[in-house]
Amino acid sequence: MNEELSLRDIRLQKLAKMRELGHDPYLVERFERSHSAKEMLEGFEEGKQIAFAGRVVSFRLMGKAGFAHISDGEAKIQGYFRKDDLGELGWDLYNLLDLGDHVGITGYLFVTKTGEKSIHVQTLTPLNKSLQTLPLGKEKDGQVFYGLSDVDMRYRHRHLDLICNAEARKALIQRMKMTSAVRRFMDSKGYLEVETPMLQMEAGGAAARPFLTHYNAYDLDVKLRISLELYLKRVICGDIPKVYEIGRVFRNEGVSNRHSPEFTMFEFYEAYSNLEDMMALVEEMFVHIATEVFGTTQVHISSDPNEEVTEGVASETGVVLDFGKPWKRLDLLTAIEDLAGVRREELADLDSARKAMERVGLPIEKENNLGGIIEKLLEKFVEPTLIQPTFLIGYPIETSPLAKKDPSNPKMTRRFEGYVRGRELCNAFSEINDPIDQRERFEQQVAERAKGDDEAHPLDEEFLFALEGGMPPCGGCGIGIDRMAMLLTGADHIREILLFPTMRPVQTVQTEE
RNA sequence: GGGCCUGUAGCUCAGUCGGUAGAGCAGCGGCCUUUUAAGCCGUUUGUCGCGGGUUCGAGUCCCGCCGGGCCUACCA
Repeated sequence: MNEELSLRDIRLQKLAKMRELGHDPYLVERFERSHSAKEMLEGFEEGKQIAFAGRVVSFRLMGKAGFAHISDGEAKIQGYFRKDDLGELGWDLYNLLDLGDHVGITGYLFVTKTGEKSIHVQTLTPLNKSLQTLPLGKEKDGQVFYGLSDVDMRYRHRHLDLICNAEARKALIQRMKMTSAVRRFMDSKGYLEVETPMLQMEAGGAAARPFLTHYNAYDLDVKLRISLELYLKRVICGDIPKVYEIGRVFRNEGVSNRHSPEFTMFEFYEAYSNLEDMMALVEEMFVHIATEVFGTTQVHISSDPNEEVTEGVASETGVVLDFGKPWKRLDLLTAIEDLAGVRREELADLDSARKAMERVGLPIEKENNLGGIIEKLLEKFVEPTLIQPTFLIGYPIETSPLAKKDPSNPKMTRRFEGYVRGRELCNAFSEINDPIDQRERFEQQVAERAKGDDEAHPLDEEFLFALEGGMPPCGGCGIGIDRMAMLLTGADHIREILLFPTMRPVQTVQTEE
């Protein structure tokens, strides 16, 4: 044959030959399937007549017969193709197939001599021609050979990853299921899902640098939102008592294995309730998510991605997270006393707090407020110990500018964070509804900003105006969906649970100009 | 942002002391009507990330740039 042809050209030629035979795979619009691969394998009935469609992912040709595995994405099943059964045309089409093509087949179920549940194919309909050589691996006893392992390519061309890597596919699908499980749970609790602006004059509700963009119609510089909080509370001020939003927020900060510049926040607010109600709701929500996505409240997370995971059963390299029990509740300052060996009296003023920090071996140069020191101690000594679901309660006022003061200790707030596997999972509090208090907190933040903290909260007059109109007492909670997905899938990189993670563009040498 | 590592065929990778690039899979041509990492025979494929430099000669050594990974710093 022509040796100058590229792999793509060869496939185009096969396409042309299919058309000469009277079958144009691109003209086919639909194919009625009776079963998925999983359904056939699980409810296997020898001799049953079926119709199935999927992608050809492996081939073994043997003269006038052959085997091919066909995957519908979820699972794959082997087809047995014989010239005698397919006829001249069918057999010719079979010989024009490439790995990666989609086909529709009809036939009946049988078991091969070597014991594999298979389809004895009677008709073959090519449904597509793949023009590229897909990096499909070979497989034996669950071990995959060759295949796609270049992480750069996996992230930039995610469709290839979804086709070729079952583990990657599984984690991404679990993430999608988590989001929809959250929605179902919130809807069932009578919450309304709302949508609030992404383009904002002042991006508030969190401590982060925003992205900037421009609004042409109003000739206005605007920012992309960094949280959902302030708008959602304005909805609470409007007497819609239970609201949530799941949506993308944007923070113009560093990229790392746990940080993506755009990520998905989930926040919910409920009038007439406080942080204890939020804890109860979070506990119940995780029972729901774990049950829907993993089928159990005992979720097994393994640090070894190749390990065969059985939910609810522990292993050497994994941990079983038990969402079935109430979460542990710890007072933040008590936890620091116990684990860092720093007494709460030492954290009463800045000087003694800095000394204590130095004593336990932490750098103190940048610390100029008590809240920052407390959070450093927490991060270093407490967080790593919080493996099973735990609520840490009582956060310092300096780092909690939207949380109600604790009446028993005005330096602390009515705020908690949930931790699992040593990582923060949610952040919640009884929301400030005193507009005077809130204004003072914002002003402290503005002062911080003046001192050079460019991530301090801006003052939001519209929000304060709404608070002055009157907000009922209210509990609120935020959960980073990406972090939650990482936690529950065992992903060690945030890109593993984002379909299309932000990547630096590859510079092309030659562009058409 | 800082430190360390890395980029070779469609995919997974090897390439020694600097001597002009290789294997397996995929592909192509044969044989084979229950194979399964099918097998057997034959065979094709490269901007060695990009650009400079040293050298008679660079995938290999040096410099710069681009992409990626890990650790670290900020955060969710």
